[in-house]
Amino acid sequence: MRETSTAVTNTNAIISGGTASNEVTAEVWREWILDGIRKIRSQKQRPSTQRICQAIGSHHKFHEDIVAVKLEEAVASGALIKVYNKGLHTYKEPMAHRVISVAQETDLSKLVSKAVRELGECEGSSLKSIENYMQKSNDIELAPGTDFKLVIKNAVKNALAKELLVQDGKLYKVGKFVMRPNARKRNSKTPKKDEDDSTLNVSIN
DNA sequence: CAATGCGCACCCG
DNA sequence: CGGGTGCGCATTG
Repeated sequence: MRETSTAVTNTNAIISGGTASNEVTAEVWREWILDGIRKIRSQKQRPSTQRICQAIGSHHKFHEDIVAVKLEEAVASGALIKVYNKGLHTYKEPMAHRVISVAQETDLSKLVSKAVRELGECEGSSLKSIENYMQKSNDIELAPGTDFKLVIKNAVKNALAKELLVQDGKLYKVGKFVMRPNARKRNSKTPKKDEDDSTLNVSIN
């Protein structure tokens, strides 16, 4: 009616305003997103922002940027997880993991390095970020009186010792032995020898 | 053209 | 080995 609009040039004025995408609750978005993801997965395709946007589009048309924001919100609320895989991001429904019992001395170094890898933050991930991801991507059952933060801290410390992680200021990145999956290149011609396999012997031929 | 279907290469445990 | 994943291409709307 009122919009003779042609301009899609609007910047994002919707983040917390009162516009179209906001008459939809977060739960509804979550449902759309999760449905979309299931559909996309069943099509054997990557649940990327664009694909999810398309899938949702069959319900209601939204611009990809809007959907992107909603995806990030869902991630922030823990209703969704975002993982880094093969050079790109993928949104996933949080897995219904087996319950992991965690007590004060539990060593989660393996899991925290996995968390860092999956977070895929180029700058590295903060302790807080790691902690959040750990809670979202696992079903963690804390033993009474356990300080989860401390457990994470120790896990990171251990991971550093094992070179599963490396420290960069306040941030942590994956060590070189927990390498990222090759960024989209199936044609694996890597006759390139590792230049620094000094300490660990990689039994490649 | 976009959307969907799917074989199978790839990765990781 | 076993199971999940998603690329790349075929197929369909």
